[in-house]
Amino acid sequence: MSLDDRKLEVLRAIVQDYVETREPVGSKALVERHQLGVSPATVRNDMAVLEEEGYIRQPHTSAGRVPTDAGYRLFVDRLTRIKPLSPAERRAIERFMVGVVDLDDVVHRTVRLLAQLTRQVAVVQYPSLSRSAVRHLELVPISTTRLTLVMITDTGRVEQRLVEMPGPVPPDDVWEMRRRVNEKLAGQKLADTPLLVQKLVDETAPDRRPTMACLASVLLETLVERSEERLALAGTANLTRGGVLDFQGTLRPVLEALEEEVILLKLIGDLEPSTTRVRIGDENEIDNLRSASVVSSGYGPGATIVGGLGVLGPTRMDYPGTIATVRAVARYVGDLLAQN
Amino acid sequence: MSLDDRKLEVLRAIVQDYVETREPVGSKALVERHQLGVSPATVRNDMAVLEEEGYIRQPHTSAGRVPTDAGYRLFVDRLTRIKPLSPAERRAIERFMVGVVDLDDVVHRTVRLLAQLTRQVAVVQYPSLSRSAVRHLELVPISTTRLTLVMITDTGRVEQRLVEMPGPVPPDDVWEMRRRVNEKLAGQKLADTPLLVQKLVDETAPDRRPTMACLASVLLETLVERSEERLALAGTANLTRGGVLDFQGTLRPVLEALEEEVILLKLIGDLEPSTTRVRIGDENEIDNLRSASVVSSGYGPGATIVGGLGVLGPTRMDYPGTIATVRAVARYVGDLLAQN
DNA sequence: GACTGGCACTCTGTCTTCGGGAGTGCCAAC
DNA sequence: GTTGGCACTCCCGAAGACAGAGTGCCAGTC
Repeated sequence: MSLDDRKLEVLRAIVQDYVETREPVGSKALVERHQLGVSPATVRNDMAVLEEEGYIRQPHTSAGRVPTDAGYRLFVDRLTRIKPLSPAERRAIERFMVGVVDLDDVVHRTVRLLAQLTRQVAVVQYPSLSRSAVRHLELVPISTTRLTLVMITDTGRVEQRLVEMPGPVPPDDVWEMRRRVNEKLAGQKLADTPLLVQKLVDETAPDRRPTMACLASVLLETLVERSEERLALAGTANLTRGGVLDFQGTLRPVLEALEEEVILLKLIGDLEPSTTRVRIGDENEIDNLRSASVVSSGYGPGATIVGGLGVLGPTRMDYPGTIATVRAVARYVGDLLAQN
Repeated sequence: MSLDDRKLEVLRAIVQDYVETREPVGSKALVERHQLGVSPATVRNDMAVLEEEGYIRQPHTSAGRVPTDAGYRLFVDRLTRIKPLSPAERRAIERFMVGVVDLDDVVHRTVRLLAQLTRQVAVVQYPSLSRSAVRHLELVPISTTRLTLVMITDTGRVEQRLVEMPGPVPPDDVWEMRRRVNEKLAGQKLADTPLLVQKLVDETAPDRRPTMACLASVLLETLVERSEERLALAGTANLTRGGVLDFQGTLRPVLEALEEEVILLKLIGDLEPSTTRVRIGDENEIDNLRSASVVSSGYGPGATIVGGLGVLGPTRMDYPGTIATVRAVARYVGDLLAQN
């Protein structure tokens, strides 16, 4: 059995009221607050159907109704028109971002901005190395057998790593390595580097090969294989907004989940198309986040995507507003990156 | 009136029991659990004195006693012998730190280690720039008018900043600047650089001076004046351990405080002597942390101190254990830094 | 003078009881 | 298909009762 328009309208009303009041919503209150043009009894019938279909449920007999994950899903997919941002919000974004000095700065400001605008927990992933290209590699000697490898990417990330050499390396050799490494790798996508690095080693004169091999292994290990992702997080205090009720009693599981980079990356990190994505409750596939929803989006200069960002809040969140904000911020950050 | 030995012993017993049970402790339970050698009535008299002196208080009439901030203070200052770490903990530290690859890695592992061992919120400050020396400066051209300035310090930190030039700069000039900047600044304490940078500008040929001035201003502004401090945080989930009761009802204020870098720096960042410092409740001088205590310590290679680290928990925490752990970890990190 | 046992008193936390209120499901009528 | 009516269920808050824990004080003892 399919749902007619009025039933959908009832569902929308339930979601809206519940998000606003945090209390199960009954048939009478519903007809009073919305112009449904029918009586409470009729609404009750509709509710019975909606419940049977799994879109709403009763916390207990003789209580009002509450949307289920599926209900929110339907709401988001079919009953939501994205609100345009208010001018105030638009201004807030601009004001927040004026005068950024580097990538770190961009990321930190973005994450705070997101947390503040959505009043939820915000996560921003640094531009992923695997989607970046090498701009420059630098070798800085620390001692005769140690040097620091610094990589700068076209997305502005700077990564460094200590390289332990098998034996003393004269400055000239370092210099030469530096030249050759840059010649070979500068401008290349990181994803493409493994082969090039191997070639580099092969082309090295046998007497210097151990040293180069050593450098190469660090390059590969740290910059490609370990595929180092970084994150920024802000707004955890917003979790307490609903007075702990939002997350079935304890924040514990949520806070625990937020500490795991792997989990966060999974939440915001699958950057398929450039649309905003919403994951509701169980859809997150993480037990600790059963009662949380995540709105996320990829960002990047122009049409390409280099990283993800998003917010996490209770399933009972203002989806239209949150989606609009996340989308707007992602776009703004992308533009900012394009400028550099 | 001063406190005799038995009264101090009673206070210690109260603190210990309260920390363990989380419940106000009464006279009867006290004599049962500790060998005080006197009757409950006597203990009650002692308690009355301790209360008058402000070391303990009653949540309500006819409830047991709870230590006040002053009580914890006295406990920490005079009644605590630092427990040596258990071999298990010692091993945990070693195991956690094996195979670190760079500074980021050290800091992140340390903060997680601290959180795990103390079961509290941990904070680690990156080695402070102002206490570091320049090891190397690198200039990487991004376009004809832009370059990235990368600074590597002797503590392993790598900072970068975008420099916008007043006009196109030929590669040779960049090269020359790079050489001169390094010549002048390498090996210098960051605190000493401002004068040197100024000299550098003065000694530049007039036609190239605007460019150098531009670089100089970025150097000064970002690396010295803004004195960029960085932090890592872990273990916020541990705040929920006491079931929210620990922090008078809500975690909100605590979480909010933890979001403010400035506050965190203030908590762990005054690195005077190398001793471990304990701040209890109000001593933090931050309203939001009225019911929290902070145990912190400076760390650094050898006797010098380059940064701070610490943990934050409820005033009702295991001080001896926490102090021992923080101290041990700080020392360990210092040694690690000394090796590099 | 310090300690102790006894006792009356106070306060909390918990449990139970009890309506009021909100909301439902069902049914008969329109 | 919609509506008004009605009986039923269940939550929630208030009020009362009660056990338990702890205290302060006092008189007696060493």
